[in-house]
Amino acid sequence: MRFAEVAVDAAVAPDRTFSYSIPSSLEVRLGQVVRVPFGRQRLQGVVFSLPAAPQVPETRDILSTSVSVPPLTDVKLGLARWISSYYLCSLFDAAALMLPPGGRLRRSTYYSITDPPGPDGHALSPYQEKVLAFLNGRDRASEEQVTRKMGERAGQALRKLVDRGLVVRSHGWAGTRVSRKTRDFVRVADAALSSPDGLPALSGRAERQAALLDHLRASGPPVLLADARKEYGSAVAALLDKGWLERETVAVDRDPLAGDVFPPARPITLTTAQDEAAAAVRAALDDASVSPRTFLLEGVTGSGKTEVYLNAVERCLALSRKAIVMVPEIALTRQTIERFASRFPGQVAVLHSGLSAGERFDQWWKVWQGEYGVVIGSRSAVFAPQPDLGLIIVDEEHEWTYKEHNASPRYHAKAVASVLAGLTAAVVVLGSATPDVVSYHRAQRGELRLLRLAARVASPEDGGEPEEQPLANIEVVDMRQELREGNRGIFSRSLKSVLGRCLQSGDQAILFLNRRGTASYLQCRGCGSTVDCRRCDIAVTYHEDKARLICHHCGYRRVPPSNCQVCGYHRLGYRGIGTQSVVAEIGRLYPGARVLRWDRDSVSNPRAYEGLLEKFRSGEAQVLVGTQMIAKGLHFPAVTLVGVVSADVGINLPDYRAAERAFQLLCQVAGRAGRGPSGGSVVIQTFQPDNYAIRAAAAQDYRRYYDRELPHRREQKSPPFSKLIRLLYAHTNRAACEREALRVAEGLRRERDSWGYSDVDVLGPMPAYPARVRGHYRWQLHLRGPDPRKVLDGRPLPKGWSADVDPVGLA
DNA sequence: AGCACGCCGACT
DNA sequence: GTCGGCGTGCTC
Repeated sequence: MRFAEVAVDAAVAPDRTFSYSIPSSLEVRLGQVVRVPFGRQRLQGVVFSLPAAPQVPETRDILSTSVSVPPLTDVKLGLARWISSYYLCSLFDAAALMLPPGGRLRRSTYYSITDPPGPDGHALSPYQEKVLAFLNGRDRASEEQVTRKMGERAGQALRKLVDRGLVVRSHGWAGTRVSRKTRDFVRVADAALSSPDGLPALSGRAERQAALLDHLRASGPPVLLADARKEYGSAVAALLDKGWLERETVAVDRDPLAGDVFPPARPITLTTAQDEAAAAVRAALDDASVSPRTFLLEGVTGSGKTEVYLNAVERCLALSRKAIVMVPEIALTRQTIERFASRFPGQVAVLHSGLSAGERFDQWWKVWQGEYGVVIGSRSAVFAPQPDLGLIIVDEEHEWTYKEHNASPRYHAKAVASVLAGLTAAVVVLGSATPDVVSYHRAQRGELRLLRLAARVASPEDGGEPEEQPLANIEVVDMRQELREGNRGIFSRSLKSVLGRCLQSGDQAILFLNRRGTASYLQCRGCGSTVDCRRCDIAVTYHEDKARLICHHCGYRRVPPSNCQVCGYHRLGYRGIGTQSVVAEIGRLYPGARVLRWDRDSVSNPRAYEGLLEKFRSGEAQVLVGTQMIAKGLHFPAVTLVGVVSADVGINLPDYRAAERAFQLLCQVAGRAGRGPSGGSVVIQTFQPDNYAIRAAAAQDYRRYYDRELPHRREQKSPPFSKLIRLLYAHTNRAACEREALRVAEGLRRERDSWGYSDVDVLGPMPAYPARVRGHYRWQLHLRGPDPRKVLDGRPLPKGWSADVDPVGLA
């Protein structure tokens, strides 16, 4: 008898597998996806080992193996093991990240009306009646379908209806139903062509059949069956029946880059600094004994980090190994892809959330087959099935988008990349103008090697040879002083004058603001209460163009109330500023200026995004007003002014990384100015001109920021001097939520004390921010220490809790 | 996700 | 005494 240790798709402790016997009829390999009996259910599982003996005396048989999913490699199994224990998720959840699109089956619950109608007991609530009416219209509906249409509380209503016998529940597996796409073609059958007297005669009346045959013989490439049917109708079927036509099924490759032409680009001559950095990476690629194998490439915007990446990728490919290049989601524009695709024609695959399910499926499988030297993508690209991986590049490594924060496992792609590189002897290059403090600290300690590109050079798309460029002139404006001198407007006098000059001389300007909407929130001038979202307990934002208040968390929208609903006092004031009010102010000051607004509201899809970019690049618009999105890696040579309307937003949030985030954003924004030959200026407006993050950003001095930040972190026992785990509990009942949070915090403190883990702090519990999302109250607590995980000790979390290891932001 | 087990209140 | 509420833990 042979046995397998299987990670099952159930809520079990991290690292936990179950022993199954392998029936002699089945060929089971390591890493294979299988179906197994589990209790009374049948679940998907992944084979993690093939031991000689099971963990328990009694085992059940594996039911079947999956034919549509390739086995995970040893490397991927090792990576899944690490993710499971580090991020506190089930081994299956970790392994599922590495399966092909559609490889994981999702359980879903279906509901349908009882037939015959169940006993009619008590009266139903109007809402329950509506849910019932919704189900009445269809055969069966999944719980997701119902909640999408009827709202979050449909789940409860459905359970009530099941209890009353009016609705029955069933379970099924919802595949993502994505697979190879094929198209049917028709062509003239070989038999018909090779018959001695040419094509068989058709009866005189079969004109359409004759015409079809003529058409097919005349046209070179095969004709789509659907097109032929459209044109010739039933003649197609008739000829197929007679055997004169043959149907041919051809797989279609859904390629996201299909049809795009990338002008081939040759390697440019690297500057001395670039070549030194690239040489260090190449040396590690050439020799597996070089250590450390992770590099932190520090270089300001425009210093040519991408050329170093390209050079490293080139060497990696020359060694017949493959590469993964990660970029933040927002930077996955044509520009970035073009740089790589031009340099490595036909060798570049893309994998990110913007692809259609079909494109993702086809790209994944072609990568798996080893067809691409480079995979370029966002966070999840770290799991691309790139065989013989030699190099992983993480561009803008400080970006928070590399951390998954919505779904479990809440992994950080950078950490995953470093473990994956360890398993494959690959080289990692982390690049940033403003490195993550934790990364920089690791470099200081020699855990990774620091490479620096000090100067700015003209990038190839600006034209010309690499040459050093000056940084922009940066001015910090004290808005308190503006107020004292009677200027209550959005723009300081300084920004007004620079903007005026910029517009007059026909240059372009970017105005940056870290918030959407016209006003950030509505506040009562009497009692001070704000207009909050009904479900999320955060202030809703006013959007002038829609004349609505919109919750930025759940999308809830409402008409602004005319008076305060808490105190009855009539006047509500608009507080704060948004991109819309900046646009309005520019219109007032400079009538006729062509202004573009760019934020998540005006740019909800990639196509609109590219369009807006193009409008600005072509010079059609002169001023671009936007939120943080415009801070990310875009090149606009004609921009000579960058104005930060308010640098203060977010700087005082209760988050140990608030200053780091402010510094990074301001540096990036400032880097947008003066990339062209004419140089440029940056105006930063702030109410806290002495804040160290703002000052260091104005000086474009990373070391200055880092040297101030590190003592704070040490003092606060924040990373890199500790590790954090956030535990979050969500519940619809406020009191129950708080009670449970207190109970678990108490339990964890007792657990910690009983083991004597005095170096672990249990912080909280406290309400999470926002305190309520989609009708669920949220409480959280933090574990802090060198190894806070040990308090949780491999057990699954209590029901309803989720863990976030190395959490990012307030979420 | 189900189902068994088990520990406290209502009741034939 | 028992029946049954659902809170807790297990499923190879």
